Amino acid sequence: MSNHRHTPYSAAEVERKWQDQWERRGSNAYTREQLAAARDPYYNLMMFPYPSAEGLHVGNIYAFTGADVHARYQRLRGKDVFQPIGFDAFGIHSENFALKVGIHPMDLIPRNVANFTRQLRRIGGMFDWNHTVDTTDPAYYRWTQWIFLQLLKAGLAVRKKAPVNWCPSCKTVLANEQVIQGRCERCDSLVEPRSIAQWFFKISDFAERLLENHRFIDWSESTRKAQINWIGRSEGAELAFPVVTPWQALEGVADPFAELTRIWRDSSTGIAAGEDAPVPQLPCVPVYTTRPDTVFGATYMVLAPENPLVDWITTPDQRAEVDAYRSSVAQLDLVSRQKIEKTKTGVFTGAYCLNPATEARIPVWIADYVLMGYGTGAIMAVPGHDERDFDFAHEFDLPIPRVIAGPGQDASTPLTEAFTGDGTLVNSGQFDGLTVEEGIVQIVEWLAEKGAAESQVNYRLNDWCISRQRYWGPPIPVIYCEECGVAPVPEDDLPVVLPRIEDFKPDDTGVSPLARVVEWYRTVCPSCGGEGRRETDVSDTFLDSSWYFLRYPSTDRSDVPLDPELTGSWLPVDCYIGGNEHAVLHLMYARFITMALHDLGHLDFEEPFSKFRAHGLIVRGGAKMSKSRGNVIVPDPIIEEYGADAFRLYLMFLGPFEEGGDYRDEGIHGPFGFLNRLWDAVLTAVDRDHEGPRPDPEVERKLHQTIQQVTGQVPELQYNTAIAALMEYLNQVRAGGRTPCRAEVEPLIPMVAPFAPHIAEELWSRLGHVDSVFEGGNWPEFDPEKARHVSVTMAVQVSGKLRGTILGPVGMSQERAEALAREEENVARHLEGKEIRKVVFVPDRLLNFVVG
RNA sequence: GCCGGGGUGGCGGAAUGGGUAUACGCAGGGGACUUAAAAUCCCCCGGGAGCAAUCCCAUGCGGGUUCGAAUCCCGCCCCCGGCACCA
Repeated sequence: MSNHRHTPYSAAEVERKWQDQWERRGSNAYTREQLAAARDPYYNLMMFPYPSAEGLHVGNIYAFTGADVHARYQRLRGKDVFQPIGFDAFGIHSENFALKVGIHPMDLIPRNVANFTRQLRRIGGMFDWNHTVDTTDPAYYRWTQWIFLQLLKAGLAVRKKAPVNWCPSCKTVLANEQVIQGRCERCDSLVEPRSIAQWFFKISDFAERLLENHRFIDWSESTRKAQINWIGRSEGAELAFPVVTPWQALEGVADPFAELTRIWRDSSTGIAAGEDAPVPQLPCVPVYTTRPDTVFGATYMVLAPENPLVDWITTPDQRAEVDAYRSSVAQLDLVSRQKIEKTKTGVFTGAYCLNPATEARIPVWIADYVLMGYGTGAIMAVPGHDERDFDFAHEFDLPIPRVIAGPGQDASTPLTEAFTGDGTLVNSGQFDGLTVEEGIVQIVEWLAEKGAAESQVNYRLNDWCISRQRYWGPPIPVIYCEECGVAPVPEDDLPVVLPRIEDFKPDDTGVSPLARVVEWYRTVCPSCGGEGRRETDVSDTFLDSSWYFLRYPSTDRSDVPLDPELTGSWLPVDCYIGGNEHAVLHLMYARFITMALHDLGHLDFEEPFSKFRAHGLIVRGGAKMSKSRGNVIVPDPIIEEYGADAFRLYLMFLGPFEEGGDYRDEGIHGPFGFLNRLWDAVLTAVDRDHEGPRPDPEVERKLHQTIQQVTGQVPELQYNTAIAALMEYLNQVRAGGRTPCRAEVEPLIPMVAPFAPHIAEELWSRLGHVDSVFEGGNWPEFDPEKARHVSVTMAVQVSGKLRGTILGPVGMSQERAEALAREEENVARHLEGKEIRKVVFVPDRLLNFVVG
């Protein structure tokens, strides 16, 4: 139907033109003054990419486009939108690739960054190129090191020797968050436990706030739940079990609990005991339990093999067996150790404790089903009411008494398996008959009076190990001195620059390649002036990315990490979009660092991201994209053929943005055709503009309904249905080959603009606008009057089955509707000879005759 | 095992304060234009029966509530993701 008076749509030409325009005008790149002067700031963020040698992949483009659509929409609504991007270029991933291809990362990264920058421009993202960060730039990591020093000063960064995860392939330690099912998240190798002195950030001190703040931040449910699982809060009590070893005389102690001394856990070193700690008069083993109500059923105890108490508690005749078991456990990797199906193993230590409730002497065992990293590294075993303890007791013929009776059970009902359900207490002295809930409260109170119990909350979350025995990261800014111990590098001496070395291959020694560079690590102690040695480990990449969004507005300032004025007006981030794979990694760390900087007075907010939305995953042929499957999408040829606009539109149309979708190569034909028809419709309207507007009330109604729907859905990231609505509208505008007028197509342009910004700019300018479509709040206004229907089609049912439809005016009365319905032949036929028992009338929707 | 999310045509997906299931698009079929092809445009497109009007069946499975259920309730099955010997 096109009259072909206008030029055909050439995506390549249009997109090149507008990318040049945006760049020349500096449309999206703010100066410091502009950022400071913003009246209605909106900080829109996406997770900055790791600049791989392969270039942007579809996952990146999908996420970035989804975020960019949001930014452009906010811009069209008149907000001042800040949307920066940067490069997360430090880390093992980059380093491994550099090692593989034999090019130094200092040479490789700039190339990759240049290529990414080119591709990011090509997809038409509204990025502020005046405010980028590169984590490998000393001007950036100077402040990463500064953050380390602030945490060190505040006691939130501590060096401790602790069991850590060693990846034998990456040859470095990893944080717990980087170990997935006992394997390295990078290379999938089985992780080995090692005990090395490392730097830790005390994120566990923030567990409660990291959990609680989820009440007020607006995050995707899936991400929120993943974080809550990871933090793993549990409520229970710590109970003290006095040690009564056979060789230790208890004579002369009238009441063992009167002089009870507890060994409290030291959160940095585990249990304080052995040579370093004074042995108390009547020492106790502390245990953590969520079921203090079952304490009368605790017939033995189990310590983790790594528990330092084991050294001290084991009797001479059991020592050989205990030592053998401990070393056999030390050999195991985490996966084999933590297999649930594994038969329970363990060894008796020869020692006994008193059950504080029954005062019975119970044996102390060690077994690898008890983990040192949780609670106190020791448990009271209640075989009757815990599956693991049941299995263990069964294996070693330990008594299994019942202390909880479920429905239909009593104190003597035999236990054939652990009973973990609800019930009442039995065989528990004065507490018999209480419910589990009452028992928990009353037993803790009773034991607390003896000094043997205290209510406690426990978290699964462990401290963040940030040391890496690798090369490609920011050196941890401390110096070791024989005299002064650990001396922080003075802030004025930052950055501690990573030296360029050619041999940066990691090895198995447990120290970083930097430890081979004597001229670099040998230095002067900043506090005494004596001989000093630099820390040769570098910090975790996730420290680099834990604060990049804080830096973006302040990149013009080299004298401070954060410009106070800009930080105050632009942060926290209004909307953050990214992948859920970072739920317990980056997103947890960024919250922690922000919280710590808040507490130290550097920020006036404690949550970095007011709103976070996790995008879905793009799959192809129902399967995750991977090189080995050969189903990876290469974006450049697609953009070449259909243009960035069509590609963006297609990606957003695939499925709900927060759920992802299945990519099919032919699918782009739909959105591409839509853009062509849009082009044709708008230019046709321009051509016949002199003929004047010709309002069509039906089209105008549809227009306002579309504005309403799209305005509701786009800010909620419901892109696929918003695009469908735009398509429907254009279909109606062009229905039957009619020629549209300007008023019908013009409002379509700003609505399409977030998805397809280049063609929108071009059509907007062809309509005679001088300014960019994104300047001046051009989003169309919805008029409810104009959207109002005048007539409706109502469904007519007979006994709930659809038998016809009737067309009538909006708000038609039941009488009128019934009359119309009875005229319908099919309806009349189904009513014939039947008695109407009831009529259900839903105004403007349906009429249902219920017949007998 | 626990915690999220999901299961609708050949495919991606619409529609959940219950009210015309399958919008929008892909793929497929038919037609127009063309010397031809591409592009474009028009029509058809869940399954079954029927010349047709129309009827029956269908939203993972089995029950229930209701005039009416993809949507609510009960009991299951399957897929994706998080946690998992966490006491």
